[in-house]
Amino acid sequence: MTKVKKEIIRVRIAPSPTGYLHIGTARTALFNWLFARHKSEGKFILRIEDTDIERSEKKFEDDIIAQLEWLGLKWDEFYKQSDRTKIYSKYIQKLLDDGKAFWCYHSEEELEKERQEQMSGKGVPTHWCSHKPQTSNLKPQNLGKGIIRLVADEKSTRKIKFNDIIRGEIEFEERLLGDISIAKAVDTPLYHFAVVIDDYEMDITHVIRGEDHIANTPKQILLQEAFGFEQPQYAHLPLILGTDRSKLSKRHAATSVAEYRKLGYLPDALVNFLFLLGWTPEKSNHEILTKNEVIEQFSLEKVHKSGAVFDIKKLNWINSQYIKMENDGGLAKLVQPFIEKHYGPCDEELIIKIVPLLRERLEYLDQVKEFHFFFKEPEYEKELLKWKSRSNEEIKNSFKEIQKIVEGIGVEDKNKLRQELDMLGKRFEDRGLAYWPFRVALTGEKASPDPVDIAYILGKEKTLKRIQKAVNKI
RNA sequence: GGCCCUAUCGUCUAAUGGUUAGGACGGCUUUCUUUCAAGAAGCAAAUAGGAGUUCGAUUCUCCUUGGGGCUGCCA
Repeated sequence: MTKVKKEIIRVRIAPSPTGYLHIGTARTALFNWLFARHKSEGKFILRIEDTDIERSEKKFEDDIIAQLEWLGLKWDEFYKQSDRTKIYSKYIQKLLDDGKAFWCYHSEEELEKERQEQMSGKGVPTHWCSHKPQTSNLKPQNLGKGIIRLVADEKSTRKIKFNDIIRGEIEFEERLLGDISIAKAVDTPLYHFAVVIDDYEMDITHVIRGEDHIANTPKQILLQEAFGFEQPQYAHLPLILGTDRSKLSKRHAATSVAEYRKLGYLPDALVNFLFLLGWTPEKSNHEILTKNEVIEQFSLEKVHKSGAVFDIKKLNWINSQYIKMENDGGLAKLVQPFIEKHYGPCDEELIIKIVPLLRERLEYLDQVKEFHFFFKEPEYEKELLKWKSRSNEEIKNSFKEIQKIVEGIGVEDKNKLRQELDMLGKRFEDRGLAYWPFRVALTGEKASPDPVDIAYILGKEKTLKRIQKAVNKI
C-alpha cells in the first residue's frame, strides 16, 4: 500500500458541514492557504467532512464554500467525503480481513456506564473491548448491531510521539487510548478513519489544524501504523478564545463568517484581523497588511502557542482602516446594499455624495443605518433644538437668519454657506447658537456630521423644509 | 478525575542572559471644534508565584498556581 509521494506541499482545510463557516475554521483555512501559497508550488485542498449524515446539511456546505470564496481563500482541489465511501470501505475491509479491526457489540448504554465508572474512579475512560478476537485467525463477523474498532495493545508501554511544528515533540501513552472506534459499518467510516485515509490518499504533507485536535493525533497515528502510511507533518494552531478565555462560541460573539459579512465587515479586513491572531508580521508596528504581503513572510514556526482572545474592538478598528482606504466609487458600491436594506431603493447620486462623510465614521457598513436623516425626515423632540441656556426666541431668531442665508445663497457653495454661518455665529457671539439648532433641524440627532455638509447633500428645498418644520415645533 | 497544551500591559503581541520591557487596539488627557467621529499630541497600563543555574534571569531548568483543550457509534 505504499506509494510514491510527491515533494510539493499539500495542505487541506477539512470543515464538517454541521454549521455555518466558523471564524476559527476560517482562520485555520487562512493559515493553510498562506502556507500553501508561501511555498509557491503548494496546493490547498478543501475537503468537506460529511461522514455524519445526521448532522450534515447542504446549506452549511454551501455556506462554507461561499464564505471561503468571499474571503479570497480559493482552493486548488475539492473533495467530499460522502462521495468517497467506496474508498473507505476498501480500507476498512482490509483491516477486518487482516485481523487489525473487529466488531464490538457493546451497547451504547453499556459503554456509557463503563465510562461513568471509569471517570468516577481514578481510571482512564478507555474501552478495551471484550469482544476482541483472541486469536488473529478468527475472522471477524458482523453479528448485527455493532461498531468496528481498531485492535490496540492494552499492555503496551510504548509512547506515541509526533513532532509538532509549532509545539515541538508531543507524546501520549498508547495504553491509554483503548480500542478506538473507526466505523459504524464497512461503508460508514467515523471521523478518525476518514481523515487518515483521505490525508493519505490526497498526499497531504502538512496537517495544519486547531489545537483541539492534539489529543486526536495519536489515535490517527495508530491508524496510519495499521496501514503502514507515512506520517504527515503536524502543526496545531492555538485556539481563538472568547473574552472569558474559553473556546470562542456563540455566547461570546458572532461565530460565523456570514454574520460578519452581513454586518459589513470587509473580507480583507477580516482576513487581516484573523492572521494577527496567533501570528505577527515582521514589522510588528505595522499591522495593516494585505494577504499577498503576508504570504511572503509567513511561516508556521512563527505561529504562537497560546490561545488568542477575539477582540471585536480591534476588528472594528481594522475594518475602519480598510473602509478609509476605499475610494468614493468603491465605497458607494459597498455601502449601497446596506442602505437599501434599511431604507429601500436609493439613488446612486445621493450615495456618491454621502460616501465621503461615511468614510470617516463607519466601523462596519451596517452602521449606515445611523445616517437615517439622508433617507427620511428626521423625528425628534422639540427639547433637542435648545442650545445651552438659550431661549426659544433666540433659537427661533437663529433659524430666521439661517433661512435668510439659505434662501439667499443656497446650499451648493459649502464654503460660502460656512462663511455666512460663521459670521452669524460671530454676531451671536456663540457659534453653537448658529450651528446646533441647524443640525438638529436637519438630522434630529445631537451628534452628526457638519450640518453644512448635510445641507449640501439634502439640497436647498429639503433644507428649508426641515428648518421650517423645526420653527413650527418651537 | 485522567491525559495533553499553555502563561509579557484589559486585549493582540515585540524583545533580550544585562533594555527607561517596545508597538497596536481599547481606555484616559489635551488639541481641533457647532456636536459626533476622524486627525494631531500626550498619559496610564505587563514579564503569575516559588526554588535552582548564573556575576546577573522576564528570558534557561524544575515545582506550584492559573487558564484552556480532549476524554462520543460528533468532527
